Amino acid sequence: MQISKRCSVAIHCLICIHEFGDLNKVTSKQLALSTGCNPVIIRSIMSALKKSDIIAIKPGTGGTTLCKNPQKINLLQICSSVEPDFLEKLVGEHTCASKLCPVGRNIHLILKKPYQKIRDDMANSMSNITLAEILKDYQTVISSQQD
Amino acid sequence: MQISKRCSVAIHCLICIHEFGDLNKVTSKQLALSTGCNPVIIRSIMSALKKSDIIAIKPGTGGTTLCKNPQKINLLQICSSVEPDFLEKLVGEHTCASKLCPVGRNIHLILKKPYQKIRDDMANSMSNITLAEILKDYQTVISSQQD
DNA sequence: AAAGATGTAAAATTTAAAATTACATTAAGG
DNA sequence: CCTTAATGTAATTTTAAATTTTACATCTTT
Repeated sequence: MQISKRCSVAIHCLICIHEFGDLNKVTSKQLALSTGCNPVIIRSIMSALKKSDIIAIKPGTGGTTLCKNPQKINLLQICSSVEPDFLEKLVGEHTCASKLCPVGRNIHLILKKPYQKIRDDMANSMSNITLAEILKDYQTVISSQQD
Repeated sequence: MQISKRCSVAIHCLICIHEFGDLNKVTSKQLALSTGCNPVIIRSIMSALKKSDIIAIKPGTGGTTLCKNPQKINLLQICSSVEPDFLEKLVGEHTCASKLCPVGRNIHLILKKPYQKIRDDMANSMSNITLAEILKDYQTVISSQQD
């Protein structure tokens, strides 16, 4: 039923990893400070991104790096990594409709097609936004602030 | 952050009103039974649809009718009626990012463009689904069950 | 083996949605 | 003109979901 904060936090972390990862070791503690959320949340998000082969985490000693070209990373991948069933939850349905009413009996079936269309369009929209674009926008913003 | 059950319930009610409204008076009590949710919720949803000129409610004595051609009613209208800020809430953002980090300081601004694109695409997708299509699907399902 | 990191389960807290309660208002019918 | 059956809406309670916290296991370099 929603795209939670996890997706925004994931993007935030990916920017940090791309920008700072080359020079410094990026840890979950640092990302927790930067994002303002709990290190455990960060680790669960990082763990999900790792499972999707978006980042690599150096075990034991820590540190995180991107393991794909940012042009190959899009918002659909990020969001479905950190929130696997977000497309299912995107549209909420009432589940206690009356079986005695012909509409109530069939409403779930009737909503299936339009709601799937919305999910497909959403997936398509998100897959067209890449991390590369977001990084470019970040760099534009940063350089304008250094004047 | 989500498209709540209210939208699904609204569609359910609109189907009932279209199918049964000509012969019978459709009241919030009946819609509550059919949808399985509380009459007060139904009235708040009906009230929202009325404000958007999607339905007309006969005051005092009750009864509800569509006041537009179903081809002119789409999911965007329905959803934004019953949940005015659903597009804003569609994507969640973390709000406690650190001002000390250049990413944290700017993350809200950076996410603005991609998230607005997602909202616009979503709005477009939903505006292409009309109540007329849904009514047609309903009638197909119903007639197949009468064999 | 010690230090500093990740991995993850489980409980507690917070937040948002939905349901309920209560009561005011409206209009037709007797 | 008063009763009835309906809508309108504010305020509270309940429920459900997301987030945070706590706790502890594991892993790797030094």
